[in-house]
Amino acid sequence: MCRSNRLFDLLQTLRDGHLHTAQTLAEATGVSVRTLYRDMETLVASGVPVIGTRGTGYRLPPTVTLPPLTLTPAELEALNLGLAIASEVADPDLKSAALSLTDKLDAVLPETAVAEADAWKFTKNPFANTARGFAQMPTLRAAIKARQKLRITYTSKDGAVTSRTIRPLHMEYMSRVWTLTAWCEWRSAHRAFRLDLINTAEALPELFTDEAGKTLADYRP
Amino acid sequence: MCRSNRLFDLLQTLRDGHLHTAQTLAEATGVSVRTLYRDMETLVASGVPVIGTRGTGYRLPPTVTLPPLTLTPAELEALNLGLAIASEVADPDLKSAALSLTDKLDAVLPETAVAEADAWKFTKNPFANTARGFAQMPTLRAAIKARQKLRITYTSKDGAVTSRTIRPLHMEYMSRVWTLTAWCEWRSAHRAFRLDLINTAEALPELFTDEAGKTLADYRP
DNA sequence: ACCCAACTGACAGGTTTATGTCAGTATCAT
DNA sequence: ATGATACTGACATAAACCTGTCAGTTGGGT
Repeated sequence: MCRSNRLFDLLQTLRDGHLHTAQTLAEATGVSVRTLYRDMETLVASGVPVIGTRGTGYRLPPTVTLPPLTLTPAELEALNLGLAIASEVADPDLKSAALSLTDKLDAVLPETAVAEADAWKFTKNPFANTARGFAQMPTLRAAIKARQKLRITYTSKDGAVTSRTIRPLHMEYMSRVWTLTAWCEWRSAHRAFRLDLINTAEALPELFTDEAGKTLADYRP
Repeated sequence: MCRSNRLFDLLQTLRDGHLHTAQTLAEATGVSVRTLYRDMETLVASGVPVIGTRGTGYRLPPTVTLPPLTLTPAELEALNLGLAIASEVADPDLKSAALSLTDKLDAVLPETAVAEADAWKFTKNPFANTARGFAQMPTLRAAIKARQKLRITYTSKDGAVTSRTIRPLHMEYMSRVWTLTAWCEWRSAHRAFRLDLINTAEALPELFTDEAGKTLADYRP
């Protein structure tokens, strides 16, 4: 399995929020412990907020990852104004959140040169072909909303191309990769599909409803 | 020069907004024309909005680009609150900017299939409602943490206002709407409450513990 | 004090990736 | 129509990267 797929798998595993030791993760991904430490280094360098504690293991705190956004200057202004107001709010938790977010934006905004330079750090790591698969996004999003089944062709990890009918449930930008969570009717199980590995996606006329065991809430990664 | 540095240089060159031919850029970066085309492919795949026109050259339109950001749930809260307020308070220009930015965020944040047409109906004026729901957030969040029962008054879909005691379990942003999942002691069932429809929320001195059938894990929407 | 597990550095060999060359197609402006 | 220039594919070679092994250090929890 190539490295980027392994990193993706690591993220999927860590997403449960539980504790994982390097030993465990290394065995799960079929790789030496040394390499796993290097992978963790790569994840951290890519901005994934994974936390390693000596003597305990790795844990991934719950976070939301925003993809790169392009803003107009006016939108930027609105953003800053809104955060400025939010940081005046009485609630200390919310206030400090607003302040830390303002810091993050400040760190990212004023000097675009720096931001771009950082952006390339992880492009050097071949982790994300984030933009591939964008073409399918409107189709997928519409199908999720309309609760419409999809027929997709997908390149799996071993390189095999498969065709399957799925019930799209949830689409998310998860740590540098767009992911579609769905119920796969072929495998009769939940699956997380990487958008950049979806070759074609066709909305079927067939609709679906929530069935016990097949909803998003039933998904346990 | 390594590839990532070269890509960075290309961006710096393109930043002037002028027209550049592949030939020129290739010479400037000391690389073959074929490789330059590959570099452009990489840039586009990384989300850079560079535009190539056959017969003319490459041009980069001026935009402000945010790199991928990792937000904590609290920061996401602050962001939404800030924009909700900004879109109510500010002048028309800023207001429409705040609205369009909110749209962009909506397009990008995790979406769940649970979003019904109902959720869209009320979004005629979504931001006032969003901001309204935020007022309760500190109370709700604190109650979830402290495992403290709540007494809320709630406007249900048919417009009826009810008052009930609930065990708050989980709060999350579900496709434009903040939702509080709880065990409702009045209905003796799990319920998902929209924050913007909670009129009042009062923490009761009474605590609760996990009971079979009443935990978050037992919830099946 | 002890164990556990996260970390770090070095190095050799294997694998992947990047690059240039060549040949050809597509599309815009004039 | 023509010229200019963006694009695409194939393929061999060179460069960069990834990996396992080994040997060691650091810090947290008990």
